[in-house]
Amino acid sequence: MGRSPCCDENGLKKGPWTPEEDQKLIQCIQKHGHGSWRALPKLAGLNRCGKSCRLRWTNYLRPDIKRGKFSPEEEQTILNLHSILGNKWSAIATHLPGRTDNEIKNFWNTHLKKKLIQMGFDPMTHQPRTDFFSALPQLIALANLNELLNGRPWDDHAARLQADADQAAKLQCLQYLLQSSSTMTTNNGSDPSGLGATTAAADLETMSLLSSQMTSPMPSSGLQNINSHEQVNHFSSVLFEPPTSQENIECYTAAVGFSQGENRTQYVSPNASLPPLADASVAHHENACSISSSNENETHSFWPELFIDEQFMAEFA
DNA sequence: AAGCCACGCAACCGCCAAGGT
DNA sequence: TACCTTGGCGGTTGCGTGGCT
Repeated sequence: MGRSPCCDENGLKKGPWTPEEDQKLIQCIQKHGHGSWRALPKLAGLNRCGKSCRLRWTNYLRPDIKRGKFSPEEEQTILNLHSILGNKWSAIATHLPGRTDNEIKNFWNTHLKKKLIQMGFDPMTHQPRTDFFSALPQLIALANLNELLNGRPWDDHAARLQADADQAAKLQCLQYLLQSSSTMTTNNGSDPSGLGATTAAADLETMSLLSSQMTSPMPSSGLQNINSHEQVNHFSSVLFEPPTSQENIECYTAAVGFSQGENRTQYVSPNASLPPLADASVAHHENACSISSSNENETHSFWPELFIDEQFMAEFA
């Protein structure tokens, strides 16, 4: 494991440590402590540099190191702290007794980072990753332009973008629900191994995490059993209250329509100038879907194949 | 059985900050 | 003030291993 052994220009050994070297290091530190890492190798009779000794001790040999898999609680702690501290592994490690910064860093890079990406979150910002978010700078620029044209205060737009962020988290949440529901439906009756139960448990953790990204998290009591499209529908209605007033709709640059039985999410992007949506319905075509709606004045609106893309940008502008 | 590949993780590298001279 | 030493940190590397074909 680790890098291949080699010697640097000083003739000091590198690469994996042998049990004999470990023993020498442990005995030396137990006897003398590690006042000076530079002096320690000579004292211990090791042909290693002090830095290598320090690393081996702090990351592997220290007696208070906890080894083994990270618990769900530790995982949640890492996620929470990383969202606040970023890649400050040593700072994160101080909140996880027995875990080293190196171990946490490895766990992040091999597990948590991928998990967040799979869930559609940016692992650095912990915010939902969508085309909408990659276009956020442009949106801000557009909002600024709009402010200049309309004389609206910036705070309004900032609040709106904040609402969008929350809404996008909800979209991610629903998407995950759709995927989970689809998977579990497939597993129903054909999963004697009980794998479905494991999946459900993991989903609950994931949903809790997703919910924590929202300014108004979904009720935790709803996270007990998610096993049918009916329940997905229920959650979609919980997450996406229909806009009911002009004031409300201005906070909704994205609403969602969900068609039962289709593992697909559609996005409607009501322009702020449009009246509230009423009775939005989804129609499926051969290679696309469309969304239609009537407003209070019975004006029919129609969005063919709408996702958050250039078309959304155009509407936003 | 053999080859390939992806993953996990120990360990190295380079940079930086703090402290000493 | 400038330079040097040392320890610490985050990023990266690459070997060992297990699963898959």
